[in-house]
Amino acid sequence: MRYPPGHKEETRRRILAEASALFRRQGTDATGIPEVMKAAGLTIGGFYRHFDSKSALFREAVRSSLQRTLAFLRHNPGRGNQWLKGAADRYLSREHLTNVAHGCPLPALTPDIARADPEVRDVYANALLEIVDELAQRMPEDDTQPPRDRAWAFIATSVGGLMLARGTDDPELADEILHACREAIVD
Amino acid sequence: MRYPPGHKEETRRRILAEASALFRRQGTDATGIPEVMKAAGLTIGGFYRHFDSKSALFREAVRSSLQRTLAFLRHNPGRGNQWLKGAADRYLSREHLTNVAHGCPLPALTPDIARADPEVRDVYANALLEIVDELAQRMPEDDTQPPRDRAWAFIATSVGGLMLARGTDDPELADEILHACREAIVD
DNA sequence: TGTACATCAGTGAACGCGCGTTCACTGATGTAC
DNA sequence: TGTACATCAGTGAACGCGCGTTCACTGATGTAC
Repeated sequence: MRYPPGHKEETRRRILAEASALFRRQGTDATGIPEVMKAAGLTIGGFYRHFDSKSALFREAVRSSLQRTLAFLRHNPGRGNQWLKGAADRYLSREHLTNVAHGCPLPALTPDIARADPEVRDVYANALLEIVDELAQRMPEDDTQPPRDRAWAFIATSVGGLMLARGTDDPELADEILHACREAIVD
Repeated sequence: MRYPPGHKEETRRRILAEASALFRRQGTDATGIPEVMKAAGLTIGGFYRHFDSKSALFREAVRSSLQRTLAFLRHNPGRGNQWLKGAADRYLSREHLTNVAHGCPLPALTPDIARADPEVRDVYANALLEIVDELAQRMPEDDTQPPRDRAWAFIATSVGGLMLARGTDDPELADEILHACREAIVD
């Protein structure tokens, strides 16, 4: 078979999107390459035309999903308290709570990243620095702490809160956690 | 072989301790029962004299390690700002950062818990409620938010901050994250 | 006091299974002549 | 215009491997008689 130009790139994009969603939903180890390829509408053997290894796939999945988180932060213009409230409301929302597969990779994959190759952790660290600097620029100015420190606390509370809320089956408990973290951020 | 009284309980305790450490360090899926039993100085076959399944082992590991976190919080007496500062300093310390295997399971295992059996998530939710109520009682009173809400934010910032810091290989970056979260908590 | 037996924590081989990876192959199309 | 060949994305069987779980067995000791 010959395929039209851009076909291979499109296939790669599809494998990456499906892998990224499955990794977030099921974890890295519980997600197999056969499953990823099936989700992308392909068979096992073709995988290695697109990625060197499962580890390389994970690295690219972390990279692309963290870039999406960054884009999500940049999506709304403005800065200061109003922007912060909007970002917290969207990040710590019921929609984001339930949509693990297409949400931010940090609450779903950070422990997997911490256990992964140095290459994966490098991708993570660089993207995290982009995120914190983006946030630091948007932070309200009326504070004693440096903006980047407040940005770190914002990320930690958001990521931690969403992750902890996802651990329970009780929607009221999850909402309580999300609400408390939203309030703490805008305070 | 016959063993002295209490021998079986001691063996079970050892299996659970090793499993709990390996789960936190490597993740649930990456930790096999043969490896756990070897770490406990035993062979594979004896495992099922002590636990019904790997899932049951994970449930007990989550239970016991969360009880240790609760004990850790109760260890220091007092309440209010001073207690809070002490708790934050110890939780968000370099020692806790590097000691994943014997640290709090929340930054290491919450995503695994979110993907596990309802029984595991139930153990998690109950222990988390014990923890948040313990914290709520210790919270400083001078605030507009309910103490339990502030306790949730404290947990989220602590767990999120420690987890995020563990993802990077750069000790300075990790320290920056831990420091920023400590400052945000005592503010 | 002696002996036959039950107990049961722990052993280690075996089971089926799915993993990550490799590899010979397919077959539609562009290119060389 | 026609034809032989190279290309290469994708196929699907096969590889060795380790998993979670099962099971027949071991063997030191307590108990029944």
